[in-house]
Formats: sequence, structure tokens, C-alpha cells
Amino acid sequence: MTDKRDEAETDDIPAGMLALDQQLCFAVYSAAHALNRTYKPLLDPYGLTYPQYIVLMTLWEEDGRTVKGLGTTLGLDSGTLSPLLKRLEAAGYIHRARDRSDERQVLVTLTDKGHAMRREAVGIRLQIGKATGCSIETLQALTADLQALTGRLDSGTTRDDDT
Amino acid sequence: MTDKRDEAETDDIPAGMLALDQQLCFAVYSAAHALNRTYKPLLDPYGLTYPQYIVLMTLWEEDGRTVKGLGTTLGLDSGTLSPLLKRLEAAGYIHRARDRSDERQVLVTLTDKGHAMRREAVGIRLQIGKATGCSIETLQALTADLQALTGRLDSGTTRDDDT
DNA sequence: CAAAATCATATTGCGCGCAATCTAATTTTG
DNA sequence: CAAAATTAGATTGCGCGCAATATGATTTTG
Repeated sequence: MTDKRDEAETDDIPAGMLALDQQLCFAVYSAAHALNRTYKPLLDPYGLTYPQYIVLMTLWEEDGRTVKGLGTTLGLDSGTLSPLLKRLEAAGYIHRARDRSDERQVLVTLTDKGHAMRREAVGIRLQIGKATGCSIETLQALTADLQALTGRLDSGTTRDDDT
Repeated sequence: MTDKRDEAETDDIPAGMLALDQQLCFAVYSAAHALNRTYKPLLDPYGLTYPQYIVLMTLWEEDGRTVKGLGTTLGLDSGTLSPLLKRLEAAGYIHRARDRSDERQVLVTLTDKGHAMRREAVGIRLQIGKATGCSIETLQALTADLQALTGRLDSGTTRDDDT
């Protein structure tokens, strides 16, 4: 019975639009949490969190990146990455070392354990794929729409030149 | 040079599927962060965070709910909600009181300020709607797909009776 | 009715995520 | 070349999000 006060206190906005934006925001919010919950039991045996796993995936794509580079790819800053990478190093998945040619930078490289985890990840991916229960086309469409959405949102926050 | 090792170390999974699940997961992850970033400057003037705003939206739909009820709707537990509601109360948006007929429960009700915020939210919604830059149909489709995805993921984590 | 089980909420600890601040290294300027 | 500006990381503080635990209140059981 959440539908009892349909137009009670909102009279400034077209009726149909009322909940739409909210629904999308909440849908993204919930989906992110649900994904996190789904990954957790799969990653727990490896002592990894979902954000840590994402960092590893990024390094599997391209090893030996800087903290800054990872942050740009992932949309995270050093306040998030520094402690996360420290924990990944303590867990033995990565190695951190200052770049000799530019001592400001820290190069993040995979250890043997970090590389080996890539093979373990195959099983995790299968589990996740099964859990989503989506067809390839649906996955592709969803992903593309979300990427487009993210792009528009971020272009609006980094520079608001839209009149 | 992220495309130099196309099939290097993964040989257990069909090629095209390789990155798809990852992409979806990362897309949801990124979209959630992007939404958060978009909301932040809009909510800051009111001293609200995005999760707090979501709780208010829930209460606008139905006021006078219990902590447990809110948690069920939002997929959050008391460990998250208790301190969040405390802050919402401290900020003057809600009131918390033990249910006299069952002293275990805490009833959460909107204050005048909490109700008033609903009108302020109209402007926020317009901004968000504009920031998404999506057509109504795209928003609806995206929302529906995400809800379906969340539903499947959660049904898998709460009870794994698939196969 | 009293003990046990259940239930609603609160608290603690840990890991993000982000703003703000700090330090050290490099680059730019004068 | 030295001062100023920029850059890369690290640190601190705060608010989620969640597991684990604790505390009272209610219900169930014996």
C-alpha cells in the first residue's frame, strides 16, 4: 500500500516523471549492493574484497601501472587506493615500488600469486555469469546503457557546461 | 597496449565471454559512484548524504516505518541504519521513538523539516534527470533491467537453489 | 509461570570512497 | 640556478555497508 498518496504533496512536476528518476537511482544503488553481496562469498576464500578484485582485474589487463593510472581507470583517488593497495600487497597479490625515473610515482605490479589469481578468477566469473541469469545480449545492452549513463553523469560533474 | 595479450593466460572460457561479466560488474560499480558524485553537490546544501536522501525518499512514500521495515525495503541492516538514522534525527529530518505496543521496535517518522525537504527534492530530481540525459524509455528499460538483475542476484545469495 | 528461543535495535570493527591536508619529487618560471 | 608551481602518494576524518556481537523486549515451550 505504498500507492495510497499518489499525488499528495508534489505539484510541481509532471505526474509520470515523479518516481522515475528515483527508481533508476535506487535501481543502480541496489544492483551495486547486490553484486557486492554476490561476489563476497566467492572472494572470501581468497581474502579479497570486491574493490581489491577490481584492481586485480585492471592489473591483469595491464600490469605495472602507477597509482595515479589505476585511479584514473577506476575513478578512485589515492585516499581510497593507497590503503587498498597496501592491503593487497600485505596479502601478497601485488608489489609496490617507487619509479626510479620519477620517485613521485609508485609502480604497482602483480606477484606470482597475483598472476595465479587470474586463473582462479575463471571460476568466479562463471558463477557470476550464472547468477546474473542474463542473456549475452541483455548483458551487452545493460552494460552499454550504464556506460553511457556514467559518461554523461561524469561529464556533468567534472565540467558543467550544459546551460 | 592493453590489447597485446588477448588470449594469453585464460583458456578455460569462451573468448567472447571473457570480459563481458567484468564489464557489467564494473559498469554497475562505476554508475553507482557516478550517481553518488552527481547527487553530492545537490545534497550538500541540505547537509544530506545520498543514503540519507534515499531513506527520506522511502519515508515520503510511507511515513512511520520501523527500522526493520526500512532495512527490508532498502536492503540494509541495523548496523548501517542505526547510525544513519541517528544522524538524520540530529539533523532534524526525522524523529525516532520506541513503539509503545512493542518496545523492541523504533518508529521512524518525518519531522516538518523532513516533509518540507520533499518539496526541495523536486529541484534535485530535475537536475538529476537532466544529468542522466536519457529518454524516458531508456530510463524505464534500464531501471527494469537493473531491477531484474538485482532480483536474480539476491535470490541467489539468500537461497541458492538453482541448477 | 519460568526458562528458552526469537526478535528489534544498537554497538564494534574493518574496508571502502571521498574531501582535505601533508610531504616529497619534479617541472616551470623568473 | 633558485623560487614557485605542479604533481604523485600518503594520511586523516567522516559516513556508509556489513559481519559479529550485545542488550532488551516479546513470544514460545515445557
